[in-house]
Order: sequence, then C-alpha cells, then structure tokens
Amino acid sequence: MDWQKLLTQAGFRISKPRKQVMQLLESTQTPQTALAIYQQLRAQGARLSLVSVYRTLELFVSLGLISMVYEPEGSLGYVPASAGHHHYILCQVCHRAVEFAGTEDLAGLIYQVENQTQFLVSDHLLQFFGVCPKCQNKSKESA
Amino acid sequence: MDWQKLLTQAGFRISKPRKQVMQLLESTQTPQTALAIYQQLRAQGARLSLVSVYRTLELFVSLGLISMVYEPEGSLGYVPASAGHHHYILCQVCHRAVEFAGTEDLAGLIYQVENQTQFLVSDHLLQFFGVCPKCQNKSKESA
DNA sequence: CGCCTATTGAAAAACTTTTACAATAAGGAA
DNA sequence: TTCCTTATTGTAAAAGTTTTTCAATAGGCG
Ligand SMILES: [Mn+2]
Ligand SMILES: [Mn+2]
Ligand SMILES: [Zn+2]
Ligand SMILES: [Zn+2]
Repeated sequence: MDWQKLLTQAGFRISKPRKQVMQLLESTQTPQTALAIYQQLRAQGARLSLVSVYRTLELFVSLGLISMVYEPEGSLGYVPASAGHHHYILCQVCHRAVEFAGTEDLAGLIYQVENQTQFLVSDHLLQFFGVCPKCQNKSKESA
Repeated sequence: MDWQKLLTQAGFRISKPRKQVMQLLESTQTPQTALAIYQQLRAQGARLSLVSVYRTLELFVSLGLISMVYEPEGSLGYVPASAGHHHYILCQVCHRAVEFAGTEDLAGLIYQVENQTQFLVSDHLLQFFGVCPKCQNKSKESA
C-alpha cells in the first residue's frame, strides 16, 4: 500500500511537511538525520520547520514507513522501509543502506543463545557494515 | 589482564575518576548512561565531574574495556566488557545485560547476505532483547 | 621528594530534542 | 465550492546532551 493511503487510513493527514520528508527520504540511498533532512529541504526552498521533521520521523517510524539505522559515527539515520521483517547493510565508503530480507535469519543463533543464557528472546537489533559492489569496483580500478 | 595494568601499559594514568567509573560499572548488572554513572557516583560522595565521565567512557570503549549497548528506549548504556568477540542480550523487564559469545555467530547469515547484496561484509551490530531467567520465574509465580 | 605533564573540574559553548501555544491548513460535510 | 472542525504546523523557549577551553591538580617516574 502507498504511504499516503496508509496515513489516511490510520487517521492522519497528508500535510506538506510529511510529503516533503517522505519525498526526500525516497530520493536518497543513504540514511539521513533529522537535521540533514531539514537542511536539504530548506536548501530546496521548502518552508517546513525542524520540529516538523522530528514529528514526522517519529510518526513514520511508528507506522513502519521508515526505519532508523545506527550510523557507525554515532548518529541516527532514517531510510524508507519496505514492509515485513528486514535489516540493513551499510556501505562504509559511500554510506548507502541496502535492505536484506530477515525472516528466520537468526533462528539458529537465537536457539543457541536461549540455551546458553536461559533468556527468552523476543526481539533483536541487527545491522551489517561493509563495502557495496560499486565501491568495491572503485577500489579495484584505483589499484 | 586487569584493567589498570592495561591502562598503564597503554600510557594512561590510573586517576580517581577512572577508578570510580570502572568500579561503578563493575558493580551493576545493568547498562548505565553517562549521566546515570555521574549521578550515582555523586550520590555516593564522589567528587568527579560529568565531563570526566564522558572522557573516561570514551577512553574505556576505545581500549575495549567496556561496551556500548543500545537501550530499547533510545539511550546509550555502558557495561564492562570481557575480552574477545561477543554481544549482549538485554532483559526487557529488569534491564540486565548479559554477554554471549560471538565467534562465528553470523558466518552463515553473512554468507547469505553477501550473495544477496554483493556487499563485502566486514562488521556487524547485534543485540538481543528478551526476558532473563529470573524475570521469567517472577512472571510464573505471580500467575 | 620533586618534577613533568596527563588529567581534571568549572564554565561556557555547541548541539540536539522536546514542549507550549497560537496560527494555519487538511479534508469531510453541506 | 465553501464552510467548519480540529489535526498539524511554526515560532520561541526550554530542556537535555555532549564538546570545548583552559587554568589548576595530581599521577607516576626519576
Ligand atoms: Mn531479523
Ligand atoms: Mn558477532
Ligand atoms: Zn558504497
Ligand atoms: Zn530480567
């Protein structure tokens, strides 16, 4: 389902800031911080406020329209999310984030950990970091 | 190796704030934020500053003496770290963090993801969340 | 013990996120 | 289309977090 329909069905309005934030996130391959989103939109002539960016990001995350990713440097980035369970892999060179499917991804490990710790596991946080295909090629060329 | 020897060998001094922060972290089972560490130490009569807590945590992390964990609510906590590759599982009830061994833990999944995305994976972020044995028992009793 | 300088604490600055509230605009109804 | 209701916005201020600066202090070696 399209994000605008989802918003509407959930009882929220399709406001200008919401459109702008979603459009910006959809236009980039790299996770963006709240401030970066705000600054880019302003640079494009948009009139929204930083407060609205924060509010919009919070809403979109709560609806599962976007995901938070932890950047290696410590900041929090946001990226559009597809439906269902998945995780992200981040390129350490160009900072692109790519989704990968995550169903059953950790079943074996979770089983091990539950035995080992006697915890009951109900959730997890998983991200990979590495080098994307494009950046691998660039390294080869320069070598 | 004991953390004080490690600090010394790396050319750092064993200062009062460093002792106090490490002692506090070693005394608790739950990850503590910089501010929480500061406030607890002050409550105990320690004279250190919050700035020193930040500086100490940064140093200890860089030396691998402690680890950062992402709390579900969004804050960053710190816990003493044992040597070697490992991850943490956090109890959603009592907030305890428990290490589990992590060598080869994701080898199979990484292989899949590399094929699927063509990334070259070099690092990962992994945490589990669940309920610890103690808190499981408490639920049973009250039921 | 005494020196050297790594480390600290205080204060300010910088940066990030949240709150309050009046003005605005989204979208359903007429 | 216009009107009405109220969700949403923007501004400003507050609150919260982390970093920087620099003079004073104290850790540890000679
Ligand atoms: Mn998963
Ligand atoms: Mn691992
Ligand atoms: Zn790349
Ligand atoms: Zn527990």
